[in-house]
Amino acid sequence: MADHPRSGAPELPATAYAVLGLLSFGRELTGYDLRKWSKNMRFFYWSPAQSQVYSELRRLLSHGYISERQEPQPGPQTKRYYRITDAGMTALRAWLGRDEVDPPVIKHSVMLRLFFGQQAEPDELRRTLRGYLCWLREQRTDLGEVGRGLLPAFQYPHLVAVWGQAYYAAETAAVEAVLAELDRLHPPTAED
Amino acid sequence: MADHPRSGAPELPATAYAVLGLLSFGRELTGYDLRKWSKNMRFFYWSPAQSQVYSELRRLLSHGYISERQEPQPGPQTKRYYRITDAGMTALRAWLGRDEVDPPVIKHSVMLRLFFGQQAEPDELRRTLRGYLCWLREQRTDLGEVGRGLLPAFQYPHLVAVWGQAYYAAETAAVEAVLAELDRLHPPTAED
DNA sequence: ATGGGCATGTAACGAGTTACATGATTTT
DNA sequence: AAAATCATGTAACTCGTTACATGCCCAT
Repeated sequence: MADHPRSGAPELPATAYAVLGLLSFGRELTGYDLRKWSKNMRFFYWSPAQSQVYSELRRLLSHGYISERQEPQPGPQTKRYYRITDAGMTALRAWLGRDEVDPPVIKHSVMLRLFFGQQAEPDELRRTLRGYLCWLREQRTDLGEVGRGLLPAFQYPHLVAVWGQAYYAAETAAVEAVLAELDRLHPPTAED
Repeated sequence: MADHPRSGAPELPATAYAVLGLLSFGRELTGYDLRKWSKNMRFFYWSPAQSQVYSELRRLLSHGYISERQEPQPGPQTKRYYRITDAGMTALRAWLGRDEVDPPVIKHSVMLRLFFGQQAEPDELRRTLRGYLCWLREQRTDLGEVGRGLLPAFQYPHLVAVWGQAYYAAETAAVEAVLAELDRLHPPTAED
C-alpha cells in the first residue's frame, strides 16, 4: 500500500512513532486531538508543529498504519478521525522492540551559554540561570499535574512522569550548585 | 556587510553561536578543527554535521562575525583559517546576555519508548533500559576525561562538565529506579 | 603501498517551522 | 457581538543530514 524500502522495516522518524504511539492507546482521534496530546509529551520529547502532525498522519495513512474515518462537516472541510490498524500495531511494536537505543538528543542552550560564560558578565549568567530555575519550577508543577491523572490506567506514562520528576529535580539541584560555584568564583557585585 | 533584519540583532540559530563561541576562545581554527571541538559539546548540545559547520562558517563570514585567512595548498583546494572579529565578539556577547532563556530541547527516545511500554514486552523494555544504562556509563567516562583537562584555564567549560556529570549520574539513578519498578510491576519471566 | 587522519566541498533530500487562510462551534 | 477554541490545510522556507567526491600528508 506504500513504497516500503528494500528491507522489512519502513524506517520512519521517531516523530511518526510518537503519533502512532498516541493512537495505540486505542482511542479514535483527530489531528487536533493528537496535537494536544503530543503537548503532554513535551516534558521529555519536543512537541511537533501542528502542520507536522497532519503530515505525519498522511504518511502513516499511506503506510496503512492508521485508518481514516471522514465525517462531512457543514463547511468545505472534512473532519477526520484516525485509528491505529493491526499493521500499525505491528510496526509500533517492532519499533519499540528494536535493539538500538538511539541516545537522547539534547540541545541545552543554557549549558551552551554557560560554556561560553567567559564572554559574559557573571551577573548576566546568574540572571539566565535564575530564569532557567524558574522555568524548571513551572515544568515540575505542570508535570506533577499531568502525572497525577495517570494512575491506575496508564502505568507506563506514569512511570515516565516519575522519571521526569526526578530529572527536573536533579536539574534544579545542579543549577543551584552552579549558581553557588559562580558566587564563589565571582562574588556578586551588588544585590541584583 | 550582510542583510540584517530590521532590528539590531541578526537572530541566528543557536548552532551559529555554538560555532562562533568556539572561536571566542581566541584560537584561529579550520572548519575541520571546529568539527572536532563541536564534538566535545555533544554531552549537552548535539553535534552538527560536518557540512553544517562549513555552511555556518560561510554565514558567519557573510555577517562579518569572523574573518578568513586562506593558505594556498598544493592541491586545488585552499586551507581556510577562521578567527572571530570584534563584531563577532559583540554579537556573541549580545546573544549570551539576552533575557529569554530558551529552554532545553529534549528528544528522549528511550523515555518515548517507555511511554508506550504497554505495547512492548517487559523484557524488551528491560533490554532497552539496560542498553541505555550502558550508553550512560560510556558518556560518564568520556565526559570525565574531557572534564579533567579543562581546569584551570577553562573555568566555564569545566563548570558545564561538572553539571553534565551530575546530569548523567542522576539519569543513571533514575533508570535504575525505573528498572526496579518494572521488576515490581512485571517480574522477569526468566533470567534473560 | 595502503590505510587513516586532515581538509574542503557539493547535491539531494528529509525534517520541521512559520505564517497564513478558512470557517464552524462554543463560551462569555 | 466578540473572543476563544475546534479543526483542517497549504506554501515557503530553514535547518540539518547523508552520501558522495577530491586530494594531501603521515605512519606502518
